[in-house]
Amino acid sequence: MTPILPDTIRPHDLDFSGLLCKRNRMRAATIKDVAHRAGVSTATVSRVLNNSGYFDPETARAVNEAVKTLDYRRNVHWKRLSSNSSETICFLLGNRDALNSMQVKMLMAAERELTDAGFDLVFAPFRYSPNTAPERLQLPRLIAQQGTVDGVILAGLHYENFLDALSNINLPYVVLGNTYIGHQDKIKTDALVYDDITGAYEATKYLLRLGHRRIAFVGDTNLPWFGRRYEGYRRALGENNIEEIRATEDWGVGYIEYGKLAASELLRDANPPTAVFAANDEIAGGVWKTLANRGIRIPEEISLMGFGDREDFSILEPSLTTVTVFQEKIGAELAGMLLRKLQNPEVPLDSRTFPCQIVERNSCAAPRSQKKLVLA
Amino acid sequence: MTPILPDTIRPHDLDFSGLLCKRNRMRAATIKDVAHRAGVSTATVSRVLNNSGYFDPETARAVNEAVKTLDYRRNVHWKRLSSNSSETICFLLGNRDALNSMQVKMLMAAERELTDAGFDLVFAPFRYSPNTAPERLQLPRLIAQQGTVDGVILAGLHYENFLDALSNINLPYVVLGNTYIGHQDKIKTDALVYDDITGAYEATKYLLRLGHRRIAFVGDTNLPWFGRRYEGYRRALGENNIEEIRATEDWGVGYIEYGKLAASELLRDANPPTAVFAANDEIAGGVWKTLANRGIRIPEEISLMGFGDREDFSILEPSLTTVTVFQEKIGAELAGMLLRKLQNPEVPLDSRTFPCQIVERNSCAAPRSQKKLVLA
DNA sequence: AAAAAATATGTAAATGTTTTCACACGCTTG
DNA sequence: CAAGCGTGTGAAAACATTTACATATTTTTT
Repeated sequence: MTPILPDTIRPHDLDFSGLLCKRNRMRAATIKDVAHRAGVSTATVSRVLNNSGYFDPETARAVNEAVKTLDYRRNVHWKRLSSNSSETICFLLGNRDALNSMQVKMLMAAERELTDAGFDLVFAPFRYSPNTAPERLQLPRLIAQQGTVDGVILAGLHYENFLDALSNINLPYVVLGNTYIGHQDKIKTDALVYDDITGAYEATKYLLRLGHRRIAFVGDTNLPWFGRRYEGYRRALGENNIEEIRATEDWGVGYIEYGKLAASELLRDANPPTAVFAANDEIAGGVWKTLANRGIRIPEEISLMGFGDREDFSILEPSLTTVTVFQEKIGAELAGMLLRKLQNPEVPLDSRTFPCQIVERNSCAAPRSQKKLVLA
Repeated sequence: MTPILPDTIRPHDLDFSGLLCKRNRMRAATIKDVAHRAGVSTATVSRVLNNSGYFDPETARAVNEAVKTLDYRRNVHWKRLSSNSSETICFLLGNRDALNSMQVKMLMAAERELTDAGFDLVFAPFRYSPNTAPERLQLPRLIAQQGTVDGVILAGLHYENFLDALSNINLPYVVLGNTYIGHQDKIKTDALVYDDITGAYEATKYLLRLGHRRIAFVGDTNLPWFGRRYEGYRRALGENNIEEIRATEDWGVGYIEYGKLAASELLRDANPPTAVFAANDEIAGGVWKTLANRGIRIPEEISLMGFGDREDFSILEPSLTTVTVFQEKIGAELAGMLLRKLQNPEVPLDSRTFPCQIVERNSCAAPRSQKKLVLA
């Protein structure tokens, strides 16, 4: 018995198994193939598949049979065309060359959430440099091209430069607000932030509780996200009338180098700090390097606290005590917010704050010979 | 003056501003509108927009002018439907929860390459566990669904389980072959490998050249990719008639923990090795932790060599000497191979080998009191 | 000067699905 | 028995875009 085939198929369009091919490549079954196999017209197949209009139950049976044997699946592009959605979300990264383990965690969590909801995740980094004129900034092609994505998650640095453009082309988006705070009033959109002020406050209190009085903050506070952590640090010190310790603000170098330089400077002091609170884990890593080079033991001689809980820094020995921002939760929640927004565009602006939490590991301990303070 | 409009437009298709509408709703400009306005055919517009085939620069000017005034943006889904391609490549990750900095580098490099060629990059992790029955393994929806992606890059672990499925649905793919070697003969596809046998051989020779005679290899050689590095290690030792040193093979733990346990075992020896060659950087990190805990100085007391050049391990102090596999080049080349394959499906199978290179940093030095060997 | 190649453009087919329209058949209603 | 209605079906249009092919013009080569 020869299989039923469309007229347009010629012998060389068939492969050994009788399935349709084209130029020797297997072709996916189309509605036409199904129609032929079921001995009906494409219109009827469409009616059966969409359960619209009239059709004989017996015909439906034949159609479904054909669908099954041919493994027919509706063409994705047609589906997207008729539903006017691409079922795709873009994760916009802050910079082409950077994707650290924190972003990776958010990305993976978001991916899971989106996949479960039937969406795909594309990602696009953009190039940004501070001396690019605003009008020359370009949205990634993928986003600028209408219809390619249904929404955007922004979780990197400098995305504020793209917010207007996104609004202009009317693309729903959600942002991780932390890299943008200080201009928070300008964010007229759904944003998620983690409360790093309180996180830094708690971290500093933790060091105070261990008995430290000379706690240095390392990080350029001109960066808003570090400025906030500095604020928490300062509040904790202020409540206990303890003087702050800072190194030079801005060296114009990367985080790790920054930490190295700052640590060197702090160690030049006749009375160096007994604990260092780094504005992020990368800076903590730099501090670490300098301490290791000088043979200063952590935490026996100096305690070190990071911020961010970047998984890749778990390699340090002893392991780094830090503050986690729950990257997975953030990633999943960003995706969730966007999905809700897509489902119901009229929903009011949504802005939520996630707590941070100290992760006690082994880089912090009581200072050697210093009695504990009575804390406020 | 009335604007030039397609013939098929009737009065009620126009809105107040003379723009086209339909059922009282504003209609977006189509390629036909542009063609009419520019006084050319839709084919020409398409050619100009896609920069394909021949066209007069003057015509192009007119078309672009029309595009601008009509604010025409082409419908992505129609384009994809017509050209029967999604302009999208999938980067298939080895596991839902893992995306290490090596993969990130390849991913970013591939992204750049693909974006430049007009493709988008989606990524999909799959869940894999050794006790999943082969017939229950599922391709990510994104890939299984016809037409969603044009090709796949496989660069993680365990992808061999998906190769048949990809062939069945006739989706072009390229693989990073290193995680699959041992079954290399089974790969009937375009594969790229980095030559880690030679890389490991060179790394071991480097340690020998420094004067080490007691060099331990740490890593489970049952894993094919470690087995190859072991092979290189052994060849270098064999050429110089030096005995190998191994720790227990399989602890059934993660890489870092593995490194820690192996180092502890090696240190129990009355005559411990003067150098350790770890099968990858993560294992090296574990070894590091144990050495650091015991207060053993690197490289003064023990030299440590990694493999892979994972950027996140640059945080170790002193920095880790390792073997780089040129992740960016690999990522870009994987993308390039796939693009070439898409352009010309008939091109013969392409399998190329990339060299590795030692990255001299600070974790290796001459052993303390041992005279240099004369090497073969 | 003829032939060949390169350039520029239009026509029409193809893409996969839904939808509109027309038509047939059989049944009910006046 | 004619008109009308409900049911089932197919042909063809419609959608926006690309692309294969044809044709016309210009330029280059012989």
